[in-house]
Amino acid sequence: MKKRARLEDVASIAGVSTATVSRALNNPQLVREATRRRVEAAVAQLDYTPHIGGRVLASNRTDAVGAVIPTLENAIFARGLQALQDTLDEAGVGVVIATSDYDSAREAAQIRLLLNRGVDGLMLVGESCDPAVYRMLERRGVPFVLVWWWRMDCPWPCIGFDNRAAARAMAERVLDLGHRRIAMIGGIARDNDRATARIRGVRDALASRGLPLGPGKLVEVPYTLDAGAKAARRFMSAARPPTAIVCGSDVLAAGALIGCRSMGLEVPADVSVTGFDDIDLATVLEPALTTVHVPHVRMGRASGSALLRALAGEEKVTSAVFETTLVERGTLAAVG
Amino acid sequence: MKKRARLEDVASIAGVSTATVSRALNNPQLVREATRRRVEAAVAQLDYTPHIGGRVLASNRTDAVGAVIPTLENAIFARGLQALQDTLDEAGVGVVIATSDYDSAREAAQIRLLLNRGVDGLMLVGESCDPAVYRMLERRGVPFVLVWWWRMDCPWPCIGFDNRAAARAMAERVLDLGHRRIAMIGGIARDNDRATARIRGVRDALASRGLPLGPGKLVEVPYTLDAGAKAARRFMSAARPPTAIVCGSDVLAAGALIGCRSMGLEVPADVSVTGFDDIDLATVLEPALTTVHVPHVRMGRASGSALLRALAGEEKVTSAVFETTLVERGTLAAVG
DNA sequence: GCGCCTGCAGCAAGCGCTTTCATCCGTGAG
DNA sequence: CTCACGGATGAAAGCGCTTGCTGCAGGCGC
Repeated sequence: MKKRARLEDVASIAGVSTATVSRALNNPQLVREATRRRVEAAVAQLDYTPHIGGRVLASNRTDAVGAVIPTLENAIFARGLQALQDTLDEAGVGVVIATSDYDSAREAAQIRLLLNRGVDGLMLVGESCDPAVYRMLERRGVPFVLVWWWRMDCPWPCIGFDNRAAARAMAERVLDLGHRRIAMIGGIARDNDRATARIRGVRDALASRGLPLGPGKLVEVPYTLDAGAKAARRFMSAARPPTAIVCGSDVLAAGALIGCRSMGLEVPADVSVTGFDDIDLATVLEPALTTVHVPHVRMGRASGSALLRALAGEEKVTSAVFETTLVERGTLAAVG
Repeated sequence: MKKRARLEDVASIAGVSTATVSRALNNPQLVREATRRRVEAAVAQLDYTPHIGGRVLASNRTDAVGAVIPTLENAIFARGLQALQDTLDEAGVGVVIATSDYDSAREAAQIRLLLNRGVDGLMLVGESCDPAVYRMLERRGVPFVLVWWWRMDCPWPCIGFDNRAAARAMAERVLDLGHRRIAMIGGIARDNDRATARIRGVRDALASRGLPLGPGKLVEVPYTLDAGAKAARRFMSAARPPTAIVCGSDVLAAGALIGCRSMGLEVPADVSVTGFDDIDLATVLEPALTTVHVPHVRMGRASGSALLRALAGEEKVTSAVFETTLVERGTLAAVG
C-alpha cells in the first residue's frame, strides 16, 4: 500500500502551486481553463482524494450534519431520514446518524457525541431534550431543527405538525361515530413530547364532550407490536370493554388488531381501532387501518433544505407546519 | 458567540502542556491521577470539545465507518443498521450512512463519497459492485465487510447467509406440500446479488424435481407493496393460475396477499404465498406469513465487531455464515 | 552514596489543506 | 511609451491536535 497522494504531489505534477490546485478543486472559476485541465489530469493520474482532516482543519467545516432519532426500527423515522439524506446529498453534505431509544438523556449524550464529531448542523426529533441543550447549541452557533414536532410559540425552529390537534381530530371523529367508551394505547409520554401531545389531544376531545379519559382507560407502552397486542387484550377483557381503541401510533394499532384477533374479536364490528402515522403497515392490515396521515417525506425534505440554508447563509432556520389528514379505512365504524 | 476553546487554553488553565492534556483525554492511563483531575476541571470550565479536524489530521483516523445500504425504507436494512450502530457506538465509532437505491453505479459513487469523508471502514450490502471497487478498497487499506451475503469462496470478507440455499429450502417445502404450479415474484436481479440468488435457489429446487420455472412464472419487480400486489393479480388472472406464489421478500409477499385479497381469493385456501426475511410485517398479516427467518440483528452486530477488530489490530475481517430458518405460519398449505 | 530504571510530563515537529496577501503579467487608456 | 488595472498564480502562514523523543525526579539495588 503506497502512501496516498497529497495536494503537493498534485501541484508538482501539474506544475502549479498547492494554492492553485486547491482553488481548481474548490473554486474552479478562479483558475484559467488550461490550468484547471492540467490539475484535473494530475488528480486523475494520482487518484488523488483530499485528506479530510486537513480540509476540515483549514476550512473549519465538515460538510456533515447529524441526525438523532429515537430508533431506526420505526419506519416513520427511517423514511423521514431517507428524505433528509436525499436532500442533503445533492449539496454534498453527509449525514451522521445516532439513536436515542426514546431516552432524553441518551439523546443529549448523542448530541454531544455528534458535536465532537464536528457536525455542522443537527436534526432532532421533537422537543424532548432539556432546554439547556438547545441553548447550548445556539450558543455554539450550530444550526438545528426539530422535526415531527410543531407547537405555537416554540422557541426553537421546528418543522413538523401539531400532534395534539391531529390526535384531537381523530378522537373527535371517533366520538362523532357515537363511541362513548373509548380507551387509548399511547406511547410512553415521559421524555416524548409527541406521545404526550397525542395523549393530550385525545383527552381534549373527550373532555370537550364531558367524557374524561379515566385512568383505567389509558395505558402507555413502548412502540412495539407485542405491547400493543397485550394492552388491547387487557382492555377487551374488562367487564365493560371499550367500543373503540385509539392508538398513539400505527405500530400500536397493528398490535391491538392482533390482540383483538387473538381473542376472537372482529374489528370493527366488536371494537374500532385507530392508528397514527400512516406507514405502509396501515395498508396491509385486514381490515386496513384508519389512521392519521403524516407527510414524513415532505417533512424530511423540508428539514434538509432548511438546514442547507442555515449552513450556507447565516439565515436562521424558520419553523414550518404541515397539515395532517385523517385517512378512513376499515378499522373504524359507527358504534354498533 | 465567543471563540471556541483550544487544547492550548485547557493546558494553560490546568498548568500543563498540550501534550499532557491530549494524553489525559485520549490515554488517561498515561497521566497521573492528580494531573488528570486538573485537566478534567479545566475542560469542564471551558466546555472544551476537541476540534475534529485537528484530531483527524494529526492522528489520521476519523473513528467513523460508512455504511452503504440500498434503502432505509426497508425494515431489514434499518434493523441491521441499528445493530451495527449499537455495536460501534460502544467503541466510540460513528456511522455515516449512504443509500444506493439498489443501483450498483450509485453504490460505487457513494463509496467514493464516503472515502472522501474519510471513513476508516465500510459496511456494504451484498457483492453487487464491480470487483474493481473492492480491489480499490483493498489497495487503499480500507477494511470493509459485505453483509446480508455469503457464498463459498467469496474473495471478500462477507458476513451473512446463503440466500440461494435458503430460497431453495423454502421452495422445496412448497414442493413437498404437493404444489406443482408455482410462480415467483422476485426482486429485480440486475445489480442485486441477493435477489439473483433467491431466484436461483427457487429455480434449483424446481429443477431438481424436473419442473422448470417458466418465463411466464417469474416476474422481477421493485420491492414495494404495490408491485407485489400487481404481480400477484397478474398471476392469478391467468387461465391456469399457480397454486403457490413464492416471493423474494416479505414486502412482496405482503403485496401479493393484498393483491389476492382484492380479487376475492383466500390465502392459503385458493393460493399459498411465502415470503423472505421475516420482518415484523410478517406477523401482522392475516393470515401470518410463512417466511424465511434471517438473523438481521445478529448479523449487524457481527459485522460491527468484525469492523472494530479490523480497525484496531491489523487483523483482517473474516467471513461468517449464519443459519436461516423456515418459519411456518399461515400462508402456506398443502395443495388443495 | 552512586548509578540506573521507571513513570510522568514537556518540547516541538509535523499532519495536509485553505486562504490572505503579494506578485507578476498582459491589456487598454492616456 | 508609460501607467493603471485586473485577473491568474504563488508564497507562506496558520488551522488544532497527536506523538516520538527528551528530560527530570524519585525510588531501588548494590
